[in-house]
Amino acid sequence: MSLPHAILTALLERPSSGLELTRRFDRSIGYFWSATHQQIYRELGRLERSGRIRALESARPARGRKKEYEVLPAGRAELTGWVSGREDPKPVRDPLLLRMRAAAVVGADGLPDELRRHLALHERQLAEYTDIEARDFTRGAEVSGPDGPTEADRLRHLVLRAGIDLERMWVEWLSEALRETGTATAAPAAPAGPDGV
Amino acid sequence: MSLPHAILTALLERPSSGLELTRRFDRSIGYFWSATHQQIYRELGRLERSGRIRALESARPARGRKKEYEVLPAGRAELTGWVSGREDPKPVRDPLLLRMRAAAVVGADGLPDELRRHLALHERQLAEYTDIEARDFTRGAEVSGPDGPTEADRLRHLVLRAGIDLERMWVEWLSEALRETGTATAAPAAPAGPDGV
DNA sequence: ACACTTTATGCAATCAGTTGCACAAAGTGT
DNA sequence: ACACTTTGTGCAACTGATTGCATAAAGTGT
Repeated sequence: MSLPHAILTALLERPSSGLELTRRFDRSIGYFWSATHQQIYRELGRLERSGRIRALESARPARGRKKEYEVLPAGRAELTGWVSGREDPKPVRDPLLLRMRAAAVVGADGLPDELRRHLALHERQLAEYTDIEARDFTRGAEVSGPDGPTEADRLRHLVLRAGIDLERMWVEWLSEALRETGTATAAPAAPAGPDGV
Repeated sequence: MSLPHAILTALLERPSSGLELTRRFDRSIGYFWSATHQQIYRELGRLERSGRIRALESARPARGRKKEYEVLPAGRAELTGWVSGREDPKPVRDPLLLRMRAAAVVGADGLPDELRRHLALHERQLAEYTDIEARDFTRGAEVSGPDGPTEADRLRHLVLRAGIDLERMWVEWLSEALRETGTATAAPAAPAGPDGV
């Protein structure tokens, strides 16, 4: 149930049309809650019908005509309530880890290649995040006013750092996994003595 | 599309009934792919109909009668194919991060409490994982034969360590987030000079 | 014998997310 | 004038996951 809230947040930051939202989801917000344009349009329709957002009057509604939305008080209230509520972290669901577990049973054929591929993807994502950090969250970047970062700046930076920490974790773990499985399949390590070091 | 493969893996490790599977999913496998008993029963039905598993003959089929399944060659082949295939990591979808982003817009009221709550949950999960590691993956534990850990042991250990690394990352990030938002709401930090260190 | 609890299996409805496609307007090249 | 591309909006069908409920057998206490 997070998509409507993601959209409300984005619209509060700046009123947008469906396509603009879609593009913004491909960048900032979508890093933590991705959505396709179809999902977004459907949700915009629901939010409008339930009185949480409304279309700016400018354009008469017609297919293919740009339609911008803004958040109504009911929408802001809804979002505030959601932020201050409770929601448990969902259990991890990771197909790669599952596949490694299956590989322990049916054999790890071709797994190192897949690990390398994932490593490259996570390295790329990490680089993207650190670029954003360097651009938006270093001393002197435009988001920092003369009084230093605002509360909002600090929160946004924290969110970005969660992404960075997460990607770094995967990069490190995948590197270690490659060290262990890569060498193992290529040349089985000489087993240590039964009770030795 | 991972649930059937998770079930096949579990059944290869040991033939089980639906309820036994459900319990095993609450422990090992479910740490990385959780599932309810309803999902599992439905999937067992599908897997049986498609000839990937079969019920052990012993018990005649009846509601409330235990029914054990074992994997057929077609099931093992299916699993092998899945393991050696490619599958991109899914983009992150984390409601907590989204809520922090929303908090940057509508205010972070009550957020520190929620962060503390999540911190406690992740610390608990981390402790659970490290317990398992101490029990199953230290020199001398029963899974290690006289020749040291097998390839399968090493893979399973890697999967567990991914869980450990992940939880550790959250514990550290949440601690840092609390340090920043906790103090920030209580007493705004004195801003550094505009161009200072 | 009876009610109560535990173990076990399963259906049906719903919901969120994904995929595939269609439609409309405006701009671009020839 | 015409075809082609880009921008923008949207529906419909499907799939996977969740929630709520129903059923059946076996064990337990009185």
